[in-house]
Amino acid sequence: MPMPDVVTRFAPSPTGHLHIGGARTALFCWAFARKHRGVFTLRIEDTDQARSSDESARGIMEDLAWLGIDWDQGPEFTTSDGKKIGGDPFRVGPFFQARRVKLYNEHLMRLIEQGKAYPAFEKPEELESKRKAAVAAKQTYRYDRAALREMPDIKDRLKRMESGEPHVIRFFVPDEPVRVQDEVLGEVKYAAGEVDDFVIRKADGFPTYHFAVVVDDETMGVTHVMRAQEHLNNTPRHVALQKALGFRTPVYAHMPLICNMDSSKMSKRDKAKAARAAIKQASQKEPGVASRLASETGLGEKTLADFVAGEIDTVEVATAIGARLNIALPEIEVADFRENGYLPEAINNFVALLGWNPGMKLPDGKDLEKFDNAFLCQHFSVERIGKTSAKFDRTKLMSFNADAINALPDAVFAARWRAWCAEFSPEIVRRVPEARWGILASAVKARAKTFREASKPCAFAMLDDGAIVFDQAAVDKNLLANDKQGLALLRAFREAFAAAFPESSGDEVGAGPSHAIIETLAKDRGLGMGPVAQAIRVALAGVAVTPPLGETMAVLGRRSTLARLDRCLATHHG
RNA sequence: GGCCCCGUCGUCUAGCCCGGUCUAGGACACUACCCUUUCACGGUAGGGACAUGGGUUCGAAUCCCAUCGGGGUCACCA
Repeated sequence: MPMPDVVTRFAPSPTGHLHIGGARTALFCWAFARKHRGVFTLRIEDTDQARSSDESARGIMEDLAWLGIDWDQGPEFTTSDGKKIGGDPFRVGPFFQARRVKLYNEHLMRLIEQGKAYPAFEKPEELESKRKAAVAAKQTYRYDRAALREMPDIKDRLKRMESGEPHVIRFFVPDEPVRVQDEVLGEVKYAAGEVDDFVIRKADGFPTYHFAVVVDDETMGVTHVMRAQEHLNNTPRHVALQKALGFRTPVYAHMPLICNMDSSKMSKRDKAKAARAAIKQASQKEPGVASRLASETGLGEKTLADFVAGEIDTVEVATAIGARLNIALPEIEVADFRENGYLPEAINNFVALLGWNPGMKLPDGKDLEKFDNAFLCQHFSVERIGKTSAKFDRTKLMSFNADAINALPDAVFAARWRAWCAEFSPEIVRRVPEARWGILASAVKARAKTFREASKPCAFAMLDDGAIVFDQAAVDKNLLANDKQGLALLRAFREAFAAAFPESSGDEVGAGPSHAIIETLAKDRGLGMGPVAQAIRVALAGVAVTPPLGETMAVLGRRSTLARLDRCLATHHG
């Protein structure tokens, strides 16, 4: 099978969950490939042995699949509904860089033989101190080619290298300007001497990112590289390497960054920042909070001290601390959004709009901004990628999510919400029988911005009848005010309800009929719905906010409804 | 600090390439009112931007220059 004209790739390093910015990159690469009937590649950049893990790689694939992004070549993966993704139809694998070391070394030896790369033997500490000195002197640090000066004869260096002495391989960067042609930014020029002799193979024998990327993009047939703008300054390195190796240069398109509302780059470190800030705040009230956390999280004093000092900022540590301190860390990774009840279609749509737009109008003249992945595959174009970085406005995402939820047919919402709850809020699934779930779901759908928020007003359904806690303010206002008007209404309602649903009728209660009882009662008394409904709400849920009452009673059923009414009446001796 | 990128409502953006149709359009958020049994949804209306200064031109958000501002990047991480 011949390689198509368009091959794109998404190449994450497996050091954690998929970042939301990575999701956008993947989405664009995928959509571009689909639009041009090309091939979308997933490649795992696991050359950092210390930080990479198979779990992360699997997690990223799960996140991608959840978003509906499938890859034509890459690691094999089976989705939760049994669809197989990935494989190696063009025989260019494997797709884990750690398994391609032999290939890298072949190309690397070629460079060394041609004098375009050379071993260097400085210790990391030596380089580090030179770097620090340069920074202190307010000068730009560039590798000074000391290795070449000290041992001019390549044969000597190769002998030393073969003797097993620890070394890195550096690329001998030609002394010439580099032009990068970028489809988003236009031509970007780098003067000769801007790029120094960077390392292309580490002391552990693994290639660095720059080298692996260049070799892989060539050997995997990648034609279009779309990535975030933070990589722009890497591109001259890659172009220089391609030239030295005799490779083609793919088409580049660097897309704008996704930033926080304070315009810093949105990064996993933000979680650590938030956790650190929380510790600082907590320590004002509780001086020993750090050591308490150290033992409670099981992280230990040392790790926690390093974390507070900013020496480490891993997501795992931040998450453990956040959980202990009971604070919400910012949503950064796709998994965070999933956990908080966002729909993949809303995330895709929103994230696609960060830096791209279809440039189309609706018949009523408004801009078209709601679309799905199929639309994106049909209309995505690099030309319409913007240049300016975008701030990630969670409020707007939330609005998109609410719209996406509302667009779901009731039955679909019910099923998807239940699936979400089963994973992240199992108590409610345990409490509300399947037969009544549809009623709850339809009652809650219109007011839910996320799956998680949909569950909030359902607290009433997760408590035993005797466990309802009456909010005092709600009781005062809706039951006791006006000479206990609410209690009187409640008593009347209790009688009417019991009469309408005698014991012999079973436990099922219709939402419509229940609602009708309230209506009749209000009418008979010459009252609006308010006083009656609010009193009942407080009796059934303890608070003044619940889904519509007919549905609420239908979910509770006859027995629970009566039990709660009676308990409320007794507690406040109506 | 060097290098690189960017600069339209608070935010995402349309318009910019191909100056006039822009008294700059949409969306989210905000404010007010309407609807309403709570919370929401929904409806209507409103405030809100071309960073600044110079050019070019009959005419500039659109072209040019400068200034200012913001961001990214400077690893044996990717």
